[in-house]
Amino acid sequence: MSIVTKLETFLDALEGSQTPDDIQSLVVALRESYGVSNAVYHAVNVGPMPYAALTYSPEWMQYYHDQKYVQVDPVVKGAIRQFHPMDWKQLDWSGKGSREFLGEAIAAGVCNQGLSVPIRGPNGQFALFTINDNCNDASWEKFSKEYKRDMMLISHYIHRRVTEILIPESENDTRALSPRETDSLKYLSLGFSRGQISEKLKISEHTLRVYIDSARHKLGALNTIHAVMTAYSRGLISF
Amino acid sequence: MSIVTKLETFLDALEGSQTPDDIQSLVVALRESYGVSNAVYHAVNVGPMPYAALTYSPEWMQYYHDQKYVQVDPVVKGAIRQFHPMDWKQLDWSGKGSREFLGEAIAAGVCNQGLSVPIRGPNGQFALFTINDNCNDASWEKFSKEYKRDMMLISHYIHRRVTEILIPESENDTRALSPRETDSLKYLSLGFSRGQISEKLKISEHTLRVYIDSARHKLGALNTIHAVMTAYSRGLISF
DNA sequence: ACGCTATTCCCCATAAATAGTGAGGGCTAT
DNA sequence: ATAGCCCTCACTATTTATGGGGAATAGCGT
Repeated sequence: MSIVTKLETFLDALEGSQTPDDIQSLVVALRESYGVSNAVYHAVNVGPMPYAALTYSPEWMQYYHDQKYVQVDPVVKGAIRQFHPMDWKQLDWSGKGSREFLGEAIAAGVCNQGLSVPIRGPNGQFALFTINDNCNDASWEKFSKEYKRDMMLISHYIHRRVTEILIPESENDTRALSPRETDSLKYLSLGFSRGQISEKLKISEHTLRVYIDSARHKLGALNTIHAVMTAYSRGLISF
Repeated sequence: MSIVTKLETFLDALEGSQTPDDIQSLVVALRESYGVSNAVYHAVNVGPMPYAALTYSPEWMQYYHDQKYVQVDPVVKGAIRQFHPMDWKQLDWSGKGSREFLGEAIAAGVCNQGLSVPIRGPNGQFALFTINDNCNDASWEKFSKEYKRDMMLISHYIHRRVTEILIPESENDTRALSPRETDSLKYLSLGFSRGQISEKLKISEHTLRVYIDSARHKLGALNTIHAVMTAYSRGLISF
């Protein structure tokens, strides 16, 4: 069972990794063990600083960053509204920006076939794991079908390790909001006005204001929008 | 390889499911094939109406819903800030509400050991997949270690199927925002005032307002807070 | 070439948010 | 039982945001 062996070997190695450089080495090793041209873990929205572990050239990585291509890249734009691993053939490559990006990406060594796994974590974390190769559609389909589940597990475990390494523990010390504060922010996030919310909660608008204010202070938020966003990304309210 | 067989059998059956009732039957079948007391898929924040496929008693499900226990349940509160599958032993069961809930849950047939897999999708989707059994810590640890990856894949595929069945296609017709609109909402989400943002973007405050307004209209949002939340949960802005 | 969208600017009136300072009763945990 | 948070309501004043208009230039896609 070579599938299981490859996966097990990788996940075991991942457990032993301690630094971002270790992750980088593992991604390189992964490319080789699965026989693809590129493997990329890209932390799109994880913690304050950007992070990626990849086998693309450092020049392309730097250029991608400098050009703010994360806002253009059809892979990112597509994956962010996707739940399941996504084949690059599903993507929309039309539009001037996308076509220019594609040209530059191919020139930089990015291949024609790709499979990208969206990864979502708490606090609005979003990352992508991509494998990328040059081959025809039939071969890619076969490869993709055989290893998709491996890739789903691998992407999950890489993200887990990366966040363990990158995100300090102190990020998690979140004093919870009171039920009324939670309710207030939840209705605000749904677009209701204070008048509507105070009716729903059957309290005066003054009281509602007290909740919103205290929630804002507890969350260390600068204003109501910030408070709602903070509460949402900390999982204190749902949408 | 019984593990692979079980998993394959389940995922194949899942592909053939067409209705919420089919999913329910599959969850019951899953409980039996893995030999646990309960299996639960719980769509906490997926689409407008609540949904669950589970082997707990209908009475407990109804009571849980009526009591709004989703706001109390330590499993939900814990999983929502967790990325990796979470053993119930990691949870904080202190606090009056949690202890009362625990008592009622056990009386309703919920077992002492549990493993819950958090599932996150686009547009702020959040769901939970839980397996639950009565046994000692050592047995559970063994079981958990053996089948955790199966459960991760199963939870992903159940959620995928549920959303395919429950969420209509029309939810996905999202016109993208322009770069300036994106910038405006991003800075709003970070807590800046319109004065600060117009300085940063080097445009007049009037112009900024045009962007915020047009973003609001494009997103079908009721006000600015709603627009920012919608943009965020659709992945149009990062945080 | 035409239409659509992006970008930029402006006025006015009303609604909402922010920052103070207050008070009283209830529940929980140590 | 005592401290701390939770829930509820009230007043005032200032700053900011919202919603309704309108208008011009420039670029991109069909």
